[in-house]
Amino acid sequence: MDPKIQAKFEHRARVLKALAHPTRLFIVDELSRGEKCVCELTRMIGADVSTVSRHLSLLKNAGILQDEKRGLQVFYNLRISCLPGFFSCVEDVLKSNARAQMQAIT
Amino acid sequence: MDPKIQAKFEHRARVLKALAHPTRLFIVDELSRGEKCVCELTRMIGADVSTVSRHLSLLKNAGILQDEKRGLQVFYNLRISCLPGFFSCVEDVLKSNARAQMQAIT
DNA sequence: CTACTACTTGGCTATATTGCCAAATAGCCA
DNA sequence: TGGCTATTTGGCAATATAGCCAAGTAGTAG
Repeated sequence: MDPKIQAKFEHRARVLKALAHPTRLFIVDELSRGEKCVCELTRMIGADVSTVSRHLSLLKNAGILQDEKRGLQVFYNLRISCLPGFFSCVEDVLKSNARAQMQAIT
Repeated sequence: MDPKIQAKFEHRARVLKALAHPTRLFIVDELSRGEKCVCELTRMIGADVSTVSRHLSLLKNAGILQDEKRGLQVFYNLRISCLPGFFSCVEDVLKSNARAQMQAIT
């Protein structure tokens, strides 16, 4: 494969990989309704703080989130606003899968 | 986290995970221009046939591709048509990242 | 039937990801 | 200063992913 083309898909994959985890999708969904601190996200998710912190920095490194320290807390928010449309395509896949399953059963 | 909400994000993550690989993104991109057989995709990608076959069945299991056997060959094609809009959001992230990098340098 | 091509699957190793605990860092307040 | 809270990072074990080779399956053609 042409190295330039290859690089293009590697960049895309990096972003998708960052999103491809249930906890991280939950975070993105929550932040689409406004910024939240690590502590609040941790309470909602119910995992160890360190785990949540790692998910957050992963999303930040992918360019999906921004952070801002205010006092003791760090607030995260989305850097991009196109997520809703983005996920509607994912939902299309899921709906289509559900339909196919239905057909397989009946 | 509420198990129902959890399940929703797990389903989404499964689809994104299937897409989150450079080779698989290349495949999806190629198939957006029409069906192709395994042999042709293998030639384009330049990896072992078995590797390409595994990527294809992974995408198929995620509900993204369909396959159809005709004679000796198996032709794959997209089951969904919203991919272009889907990736425009990913590109937004990449563009935004590039801009941020620029600023950091200058 | 045999030989051949196209593809998939089993089995393996190398590497990456995830999650936790423990320890370190940073900012606030008495 | 010391103690407290919020967050990040080091280190480790468990699990998942990716790639290759080799072997198996399926369809075609002689």
